[in-house]
Amino acid sequence: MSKSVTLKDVAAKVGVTSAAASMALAGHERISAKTRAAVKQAADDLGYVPSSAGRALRSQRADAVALVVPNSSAHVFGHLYFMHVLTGMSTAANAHDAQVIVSTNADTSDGGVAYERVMRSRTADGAIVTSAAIDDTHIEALVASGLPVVLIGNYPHLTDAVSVGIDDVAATERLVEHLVTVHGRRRLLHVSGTLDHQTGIDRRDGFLRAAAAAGVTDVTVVEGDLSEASGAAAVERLLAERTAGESLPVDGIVFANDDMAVGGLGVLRRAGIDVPGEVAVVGFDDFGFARVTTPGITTVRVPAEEMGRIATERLFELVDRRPGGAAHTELPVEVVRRGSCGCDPDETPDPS
Amino acid sequence: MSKSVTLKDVAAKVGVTSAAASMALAGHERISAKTRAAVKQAADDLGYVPSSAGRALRSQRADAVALVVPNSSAHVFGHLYFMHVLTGMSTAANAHDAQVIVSTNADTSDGGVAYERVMRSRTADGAIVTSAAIDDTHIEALVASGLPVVLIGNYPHLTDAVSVGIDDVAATERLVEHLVTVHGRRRLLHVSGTLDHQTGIDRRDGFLRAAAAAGVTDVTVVEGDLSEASGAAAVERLLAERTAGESLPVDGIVFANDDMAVGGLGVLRRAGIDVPGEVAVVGFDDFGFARVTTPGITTVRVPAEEMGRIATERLFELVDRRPGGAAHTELPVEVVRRGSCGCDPDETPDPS
DNA sequence: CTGAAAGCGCTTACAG
DNA sequence: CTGAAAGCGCTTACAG
Repeated sequence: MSKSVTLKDVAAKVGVTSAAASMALAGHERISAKTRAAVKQAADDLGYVPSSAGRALRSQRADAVALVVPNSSAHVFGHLYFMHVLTGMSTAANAHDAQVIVSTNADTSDGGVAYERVMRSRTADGAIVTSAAIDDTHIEALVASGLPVVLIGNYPHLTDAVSVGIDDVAATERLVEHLVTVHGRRRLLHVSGTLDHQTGIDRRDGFLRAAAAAGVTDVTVVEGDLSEASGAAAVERLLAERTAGESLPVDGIVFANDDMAVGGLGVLRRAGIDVPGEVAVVGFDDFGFARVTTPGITTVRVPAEEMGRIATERLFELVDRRPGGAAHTELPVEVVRRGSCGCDPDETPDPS
Repeated sequence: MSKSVTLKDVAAKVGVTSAAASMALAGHERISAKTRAAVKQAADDLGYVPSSAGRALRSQRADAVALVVPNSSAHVFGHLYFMHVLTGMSTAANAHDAQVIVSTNADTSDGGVAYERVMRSRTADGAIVTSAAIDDTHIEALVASGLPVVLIGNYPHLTDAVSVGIDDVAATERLVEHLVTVHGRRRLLHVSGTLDHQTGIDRRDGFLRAAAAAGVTDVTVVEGDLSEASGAAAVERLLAERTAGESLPVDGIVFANDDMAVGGLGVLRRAGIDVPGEVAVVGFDDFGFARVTTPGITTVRVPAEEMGRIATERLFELVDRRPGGAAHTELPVEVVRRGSCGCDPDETPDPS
């Protein structure tokens, strides 16, 4: 492993001080054009790349942002959602010549939390936090500390937080309206996400509000945990309730995400129940699964990549202390109609 | 934003030099037990976290590893494969108190390549490279530079490289044998991956070898690009060849990955062709899609998370200059039988 | 045994 | 205008 080239090596080659070489590389006017060119040439020749540690120590800036994955969503790590967020972050970070650090939240021995160390050690200049539980006190502390943090999602109780998200209530309302208005469903089940996350609450509330608004009163809510297994379990309980030969007690199921919808759909299929004939099914997310099942799952496309990108741009505003916009940025969302709700999957997309 | 606490602050609180405080925190014997305790207490009280830049500069070690995503696989970023690798990396990195950096390969202006800068700037102590094309000269240069790099996959031409992978040839052979022996298929099509990647070549070779060994001579290979669309396109061409009323020219399709199998399966389903009755289908990867289609796709499970974890452990060996094991680590692979090959999906798993 | 300097690589603020 | 010191935060090697 070759010893790495420092500014001093570049400076020596040209015969100037490393301070001058630094300024030359920065294109500083006080260094003559001739010297600047010579230094740049020497840097190229030697393959000089500035030491990030040296630069970070001097400039008090790491040129890196971290993606924080809280413990509470450890089971979701390994999910395409994070990959989309990461892709968006990378785009924005590359534009700022910054690195992206992925910080899973292994608790550290001294009672601290990994991502707090990342911030305090200045390994990253700021963090993007996603999928945090409502009662996650570490996140609250992080936001309160004034370190640059942007949350993805809605955190109504964290009034100081800068965040980027979608309107889960309205999106779920659109799904329910569609089921009721277009497909005439009147007996609805909602399999919610975990209710210690705001998305779980919001999607449930959207379901309830839209049902009420449409005059649908035969309405049930059961809590799931966003996993395929919990979606399957919810449907299995539904089947168990039904006495033999009887039809299902519901004609539409609104799952709070696609994973649960996939689990539920599998159980329905194996039980020989016609989807959407007997029961219509809708999900939420559209990170991939919803497209490949049979029938395809009607869902709401969450713009995760864009959320990651915009959150990161807002984060750089915070880091650079530039005037930020509103505290919360809300992104539009699209309903994607597939076969599971009763729409013709080959029809033109959502005009609603 | 509160000014961050330095070692000097901790030292001042206790009334020792920062050098002494440093040693105390490190548990060095030459500092009295009493002072050590006092320094640790003060550090806790002040919320001291060592500056990563200061430490990195002094110790010439970043305590970070990078995951490199080459340009050639930019379209695969946003794929669960990377998330699995990342999860494995995080596990290993956490055990070493190291950060994980994700480096997408935006070309930098000066002709260099992003991940090379990451290495040369010492932002990371080493890198994991995955999905590199065979003729990727940047990767070759990186390996040749002697910087700590571990490759995921097989790179027979990079004889100096440390790598972790699976036996794609043997795994594909098992799939083909299964189709021929158990399900009696004799007219086989292989939709390969891109042939500028070793996995593309190896899986194709495995297909060809197993077919030859089984005496199957009605064999076709078409090149795909691992995308759902290219799998669909391959099957569409197959349908177009067939004159009306005639049966398909093949009775088994071996896709080089699940994404293409999903695309192909969709086309077959929409054309009203029975899978596995008329054509059996198998894929490769098992990152999720194969489990949720109807029928489920018989495939080979690639242990991506384990590959990421082991590659990272090997990388730390390199970084620490510890005696490494063999240059290449080969991980075992499992065939997962689902409905698309003709097996009963609810049967017990693969004993072959 | 212990105190405090030196230096990792960088860039800016200062002295001349 | 330009040369070179100072100092970011840390830890080890050295001097006493």
